[in-house]
Amino acid sequence: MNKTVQREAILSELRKMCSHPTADELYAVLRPKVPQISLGTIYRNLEDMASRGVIRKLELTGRQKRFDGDASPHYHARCRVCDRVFNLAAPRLDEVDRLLSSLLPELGCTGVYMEWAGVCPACREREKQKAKKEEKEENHGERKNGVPLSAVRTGR
Amino acid sequence: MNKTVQREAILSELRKMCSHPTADELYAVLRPKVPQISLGTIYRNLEDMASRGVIRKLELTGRQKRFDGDASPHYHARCRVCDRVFNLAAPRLDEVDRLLSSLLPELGCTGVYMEWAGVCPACREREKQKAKKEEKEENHGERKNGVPLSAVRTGR
DNA sequence: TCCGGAAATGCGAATCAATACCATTTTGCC
DNA sequence: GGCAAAATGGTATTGATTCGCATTTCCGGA
Repeated sequence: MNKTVQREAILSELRKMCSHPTADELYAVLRPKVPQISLGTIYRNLEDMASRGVIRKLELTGRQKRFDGDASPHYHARCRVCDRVFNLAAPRLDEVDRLLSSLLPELGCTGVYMEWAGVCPACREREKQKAKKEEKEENHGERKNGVPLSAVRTGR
Repeated sequence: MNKTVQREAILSELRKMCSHPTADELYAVLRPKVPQISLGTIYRNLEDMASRGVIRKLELTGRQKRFDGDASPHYHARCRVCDRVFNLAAPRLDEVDRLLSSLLPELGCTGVYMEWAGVCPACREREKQKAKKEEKEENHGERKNGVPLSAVRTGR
């Protein structure tokens, strides 16, 4: 794999971004810096680097593929408010790892793609502020808690 | 929602199929039976019915959306040999349900999309036959077992 | 049974993401 | 510097899905 300015720029830019960008989002960011870079080159390099494990290609819901400069294993979630993709981190996710990897062999499986559906930190904060304000105005708020079991296998 | 021959045909055909067809696969199957049905109608109805929970839209890896006449919660896997989508069923999957639904609230999530990667029953059988034959011919076979933990969070 | 408006259809055009093609650079190496 | 292999830019093409709209079908009420 030869060294090229384009590839280096793509990789370093992707590593800087934590937004799991699509190819065209990267294109927009890169164009000012590497003026005549082409979208095709970006697709080609992202695909190449992903297949070599340098970066990670995310096959998530939605039409566009997204890429992650961090190739190490971690979970992704999609914000149901702003639709952005963000990393999930929590101690108890290790339990999921353990359960799944113990289960895989007996299912004859070698891996699982997962995409969580939730609310990203930014939107959560915003919701919290709004809730607080509303609670002050009117003085009654219902608490909903617990997730129906059916949400798990359907993803909703 | 009015009753139309097209919609009824789409639903009944989808319910008969266990292949989790794409819109154009359904189109191919339906055309002989409902001659002038159009692809657009199929897309429209699948989308409508999915949004009403009559059927299920599967957002899996790969470019095409697939649909499932069985809207009840269950897991899907993709065969890494023939690439077909098949249902996963195993008692211990309940453990996954339980763990995930207990975990969702504290992650601020409401659901998870999952796609398992494995080998479908048909291909597994085929592989078994082949392995048996080879073992007869040469008399040495290595056994590989166990899945690296890293497979879980990356889906590979 | 007939009618009118709402709902749904068929078909072609448009969109959007991703790939393929290919002539022209760039790169690594002697 | 010079050459073959690798990579690029730009354009054309594909593939899946959606849109627009004129026409047809459906259904509840007169």
